[in-house]
Order: sequence, then structure tokens, then C-alpha cells
Amino acid sequence: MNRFSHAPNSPHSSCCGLVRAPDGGSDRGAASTTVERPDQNALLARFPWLDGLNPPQQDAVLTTEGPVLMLAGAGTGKTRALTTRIAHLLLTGQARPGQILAVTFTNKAAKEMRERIEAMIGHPTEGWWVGTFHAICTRILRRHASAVGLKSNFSILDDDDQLRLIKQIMRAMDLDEKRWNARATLGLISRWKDKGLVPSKVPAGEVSDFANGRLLDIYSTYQDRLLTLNACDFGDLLLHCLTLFTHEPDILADYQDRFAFMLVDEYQDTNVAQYLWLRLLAQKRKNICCVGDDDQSIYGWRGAEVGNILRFEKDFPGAKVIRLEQNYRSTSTILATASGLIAHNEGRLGKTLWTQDKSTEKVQVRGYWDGDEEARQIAEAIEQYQAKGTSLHDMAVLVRSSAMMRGLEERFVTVGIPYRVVGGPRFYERREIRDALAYLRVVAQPADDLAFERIVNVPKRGIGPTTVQKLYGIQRDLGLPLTGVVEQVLRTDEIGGKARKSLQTLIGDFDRWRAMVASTPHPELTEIILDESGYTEMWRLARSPEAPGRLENLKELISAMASFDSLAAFLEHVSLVMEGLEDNSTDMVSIMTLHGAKGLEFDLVFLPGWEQGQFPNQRALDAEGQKGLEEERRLGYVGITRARKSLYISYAGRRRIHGQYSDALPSQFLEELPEEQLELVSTASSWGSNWLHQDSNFSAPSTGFGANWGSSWNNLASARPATGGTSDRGFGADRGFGYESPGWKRAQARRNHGKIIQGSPRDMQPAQSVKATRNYAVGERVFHQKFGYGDVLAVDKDRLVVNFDISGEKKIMSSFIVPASDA
DNA sequence: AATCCAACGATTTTT
DNA sequence: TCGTTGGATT
Repeated sequence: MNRFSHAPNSPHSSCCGLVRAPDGGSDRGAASTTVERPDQNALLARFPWLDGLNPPQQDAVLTTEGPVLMLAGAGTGKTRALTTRIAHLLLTGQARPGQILAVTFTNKAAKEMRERIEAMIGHPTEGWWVGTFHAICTRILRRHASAVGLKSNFSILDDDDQLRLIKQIMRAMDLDEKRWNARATLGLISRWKDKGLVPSKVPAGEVSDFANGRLLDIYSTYQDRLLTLNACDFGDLLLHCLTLFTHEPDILADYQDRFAFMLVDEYQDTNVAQYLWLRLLAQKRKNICCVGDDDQSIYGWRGAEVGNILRFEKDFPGAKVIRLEQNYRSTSTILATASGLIAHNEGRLGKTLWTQDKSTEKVQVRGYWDGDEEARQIAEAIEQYQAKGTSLHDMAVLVRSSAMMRGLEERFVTVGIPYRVVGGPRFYERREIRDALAYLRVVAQPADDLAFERIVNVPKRGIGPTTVQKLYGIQRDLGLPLTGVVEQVLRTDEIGGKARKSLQTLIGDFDRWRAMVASTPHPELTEIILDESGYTEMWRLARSPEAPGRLENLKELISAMASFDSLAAFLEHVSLVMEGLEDNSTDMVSIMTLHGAKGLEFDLVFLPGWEQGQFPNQRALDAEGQKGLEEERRLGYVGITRARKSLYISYAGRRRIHGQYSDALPSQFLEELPEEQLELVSTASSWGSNWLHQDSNFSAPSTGFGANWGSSWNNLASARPATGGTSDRGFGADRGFGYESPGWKRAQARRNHGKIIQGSPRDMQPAQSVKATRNYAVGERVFHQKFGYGDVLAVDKDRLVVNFDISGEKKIMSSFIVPASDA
């Protein structure tokens, strides 16, 4: 039996595989298009911006009237089509800028779209309706806030605030916090919001026994609280907009007329609320162009409805469906591998991706003894590709879950490969930033109790939970925001002692700061607030190793504010654009989740961790069954199609997940890949030699294994060498075997890449297995788990200054390092 | 009110 | 393995 023989022989496998260019060797330019479009030259003369677009792309640009669904496979130039379409509308005079609504999901996509339009028309796009769903909804809501019970300066809550609010509500309802997880509660409420369901519209059938059947209670209390706080969560931005549109037909009509042409990116990721929003707005003119790829729908768990894209033609009768199928990104091998995998999904709209590339480089599939070995070999391959001239910037390691990043990071640090964790802890999510923002929020919006509560005792002012509880108690009677409650309370003697005094000072401070808003530039004001509140001082006195970094971040925050017109504008930016500033100054490998990789592309991509349970993820399967499996498969499809030239997929038979080793079988997805595109290599046979140039093929008939991957794995496992395999623990274990990169090479790699191995707060973990600290001497060679090797520059009791080879000078507690000889 | 420790739970996370 | 959290302790 062929090991691939049990792959479903669905109709898709014939229609969705890789097909060669129908027009032979012709370029995407004139040759092929003149055949189908005799008037091509005339067309280009009239609309020169169509030059270089293939026929379907041109179609997508020229079909400006009526609903259009652009099915754009990975790497088929959809953004180009989309932006050209906008330019076309403007340049032909069919639309004025204010009449075009272009929605994306990410700020990044919105930014890219803006930049490309600007480049095409040579005009800034300021004030245009180009942005994320949330940004556009915010803009609309600020104008009509009172219609939904908000004031136009409403706050937008982050995840943290939402969770604290939910916890408060659940506590007030006496629900067992252990039994009913607040995060899960928030998740369920968010799903309702995703579906466009306000509390009064939640169908009876949706009420489960979750939270003793009181989920809906929590939801409506939560919504009431948000209104009192004059705040929205992300879901509300859409939800309130929907309410506005349905309750105020005049306002809706106004926007319907205004948005004569609508464009939607990543349509497969829209949730029901977004769908309803779009449908309301498009109802009148029906000039809506949705772009998407059902095969790249990977956010179902967040409420995205693939159904929206599958149903488009029903929702918009007479819709024209345009397929972009020529891929300009990947090699034919990579494309065929991706097509082979995704063909196992059912209910697809179906696309036949093709490319003119005729590469011979196969997709490399590797089986490893364990995750450590996998990380080692990936690091080694990266070094080899780098030596051959690929820049780190063009490489990425894409994992299913962040838990799998650690091993890779550790390895990269040890060998000195600069890397960047994309989508890690974000700038605005750092504690000190959130604290600072909370101060600003209270200044900007006095009703923002969540912000107030966050900083009322930060720095410590002697206003503990007891006092805060008391305030909440009084609030129930007064129905005022907390700041108002405090003002009232200070007139009585309900709260005394230190707390009273502190509250008095704090309230006075806030009054003073608020009075300064109009007259003081907001960066300066922020500095004053952080100073006078004692916040800066708190970190200056803190002895934790990360304190200096936090002060740095605060400085960065203040300097980032300068580019905004007002405090309000800055706060809005922060809540809607949570991303920090990307540092592109250093050449680094990207490590990220598969989800985070959507929309990106790299020459060289590694996809580790293809093990059953990891990927497809067991929880996804448990929760969603077949549907979950298909979404996981799409995730694999997304991962594979990120690669331009080279792709390495690997699995490990043993992996440490949460400190615990567990055994795993290769992912079922591996069996689903088209065998002829792959080169399978087992570790065992390549031991001690250069794995990159090995071509031993585990499934080769001559080996006698090959019935299926399961048995391949069994053989691999039993064929492991007696030495080595199990002894690779921790750093430096590579010296004896396997890893043979000479020391000088590593040192050179460090020098070349200068400073940055980008770190996150979790960098600062004490070295494992060395709990006891010892004294160090100046000049001593030491090792830090994240920063690698370095020399001690100065010693002050247990605080050291170390000059690290890779990341330069750092102040560090001695408990975080070990002597180099022990590493 | 602050601090210390054991127990627990841990996909994915555009906005 | 590691961060968070709640209870106990000072």
C-alpha cells in the first residue's frame, strides 16, 4: 500500500492541484493578454495604470459597478489589484476620495494600502475612509456617540480592562471564580458581540449552564457598566455602529450615499457583525468589492465566518466572481505542496493556483528525535543559508503555538542568531505603559473607572483593596464615576487616615492636570503627570532588573506622543493600533505563530512541530471536530504558502512542552502532502554529518519502510544512535556531537549582527538549574540564558554590569547568570 | 497593607 | 516550565 493511498480522493484533488500556466511560457504581460483581449493596447493607452496586471486583475479593477467577489489565492497580487482599483476609480473620475470606503483587518494592511495608493496617485490619503473596521467604526461613533448612549470622548478598553471588569461583575454576582473562568466568560460574550447580538437579542437557545446560566446576566451588566464608564470594548465599536445604523435611518442613509464604492480586504475573516455592517452600508449602491481566500480563513475561533465568503453570491445577487489564480510568490513545488494539503478540505470555493516557476528544489521534510535537535538543526540551516547569502530578514520560523518558541529562542541565543519574536508582548501591553496610559485616560475621561482603579494605588499610596471596595460600595448608592465618588466621600468621614489623605492629594492632582490639558503640550504634560504622581520615582527606586528598561519605555512613550495632535488623538491611536515601533535596523530571523504570519512572505520558511496533537492542535480538534481540523489544515496551508523559495517542515518524536517531555506521532498533515514534492530525511542517518546535503530518504522503497508515516516514525525512533540522542540537555551540550560549527564562526556571527537579539520581559529568567548565586569578579566570563556569554565589568554586591557579546552592556542581578564554565 | 508561597493551568489573539 | 492568583503570614 502506498503510504499516501488513503488520502481522500475527493473531487477537489483533481481541480485544486497545481496546474501549469494555461498559456505556456508567456509572461503575465502582453502575450497572454492580447489573445484574450484584442483591445489590450487601447485599454492600456486609456488606463496606463493597468499595465502589468494580468487579465483577472484587470477585470477586478475595471468591474467597478455592482458587487464583486475577488477570490485571491495566496501570493496572487490581490493588494495590487485592490489598490489599482481604488486608483482607477479616482483617476477616471468615477469617485472622489471621500466616496470610497476601504476596510481592512489590520492596521498594517491599512497602512500598506494607503501607501500604495499614495504612490499611484501621488497624493496624500489623509482623511480618507481607509482603515480597519474598528478605526472606521470609531470614527463614525465619535460623531454620533450620543445616539448610542456614549459621549464622544469614550474610552476604548483593552483586553486587560475588559477582564478586570468581568471579574468584578462575576464577583458581585457571587459566582465561583475558579469554576467559571473570567477569560472564558469574556470569550463567550465576545462571540455574541461578533455575531452582532446585543443582550436583548441573544436567542434563548444560546443560554447554557455556563456560569450557572447567568452568562446573559453578566453580559447585560457588563454592557451597562461600559456605558456608565463611557467606554467601549472592541466588539462594541461594531455593535454600537450597527445599533446606530438600525435606529437612525437618516444617519445610515447618509453613510450609504457617502460610500459610493466599498472595498473589503480579507473577507474570509469577517464576523457576522462586520458582515451586517457591510451589508447595511452597501445596500443602497451595491458597489462592494470583497477580496478574500476561503483557504486562508484561520480565525474561526474568534468569530470569523467563512460562511460570509461562501455565501457572497447569495447575499449580493448578480455578483461577479473574479479569481486571481496566478501565483507570483512561491515555487511550483511549494505551491503544489500547499495545494495538495488544502485539497483535503471540503466545501471550498476552489481555486486552481498556478505559477510559471519551474523549480526543482523539493520541500524538505525532517524527522527529529526531539525538539532540541529540531531547534539545533534549524539554527544550523539558518547559518548555512546565511553563509550562502540569504539575509536573516528573509527567513522565518513559524510555529503553531508560542510555547514552541522557547526552544528555538534558546538555541538562537546560544549560537548567536539574531531573531525577533513577531507578535510577542507588545509595547502598549507592557505594564508601565498601561499604567502611564491609565493616568492619561483618567485625565482625558474622568468616568474611566477602570483606569482610575488601575493606578489609584500605583505607586503605593496606602489605598488598598479595602478602600477601593468601600468606594465601590458608595458608588452603588451614588451612581457616579469613582472620581466623583471620591470627591463626595472626602466631604464625609467615611474614609479616614492615610487613605483619605492620599485620595485627597490624588484628586487634587487630577484636577490640576486636567486644567493643564489645554495649555500644555501633551508629551510635556505626561512627563509632569508621571513625575508628580510619583510613578517615575517608583521605578527609579525599584530594584528589579527590569526597572531601567521600564523607565526607558516610558521615555519612548513620551517621545512617541509628539507625533500626535492631541492627547485624545494619541490615546485613540494607542487603543486601536496596539503595535509598537518595529525595529528593522538589524537583520533578524523572524519567529512567529502561523496566525501571525498571515500576509507575510519569506524566501526561507521553517515549519517545525508538525506533530499530531501539536499541529493539528488537539484542543482545536476537541472543540471543533472536523471543522477544527479543517481550520488547522488551512493554517498549514497559510504556513506553506509563506515560503517563496525554500521550505522545511519538521516533526519531533519527543518534545518538552510545559517542562514535561511527551511523545508524539508525526502530524497527519504530513501524510497529506504530495509525496513527489518532498524530500524526507531522517536524523538518524545524517547524524554527525551535514544534514542539509543528505538525501537519504526514509520512505525510499529500498529501506523497506514506507507503508506509512507511523511506521517510518517507529523505525526512526528505534534507529536512533545509542550515543547522543538523549544527552542533549541545556546549553553547551552540543559540544560533543551533532553541532559542529566552529567557535570562531559563532563569534563572528555575533560580531556581524551587533547588538540585538530582541528580547521580551520573559528574557529575564534566572538561569535554570542554578539556584544558588555566587560572587563574581570583574573580568569573569559569565553566561545568561537570554543574552548569552559576556564579561563582568563591575560588581556591586549581587548586582553586576556585564558586557554581553551579543547584546552589549547590561545591568543584571547575579542570580540571572552563571559562570561561563557552568553553562 | 505588603509580601511570600503553593497551587493551578497553560492554542491561536488582526482590533 | 513558568506566570498568575489567592491564601496565609508578617
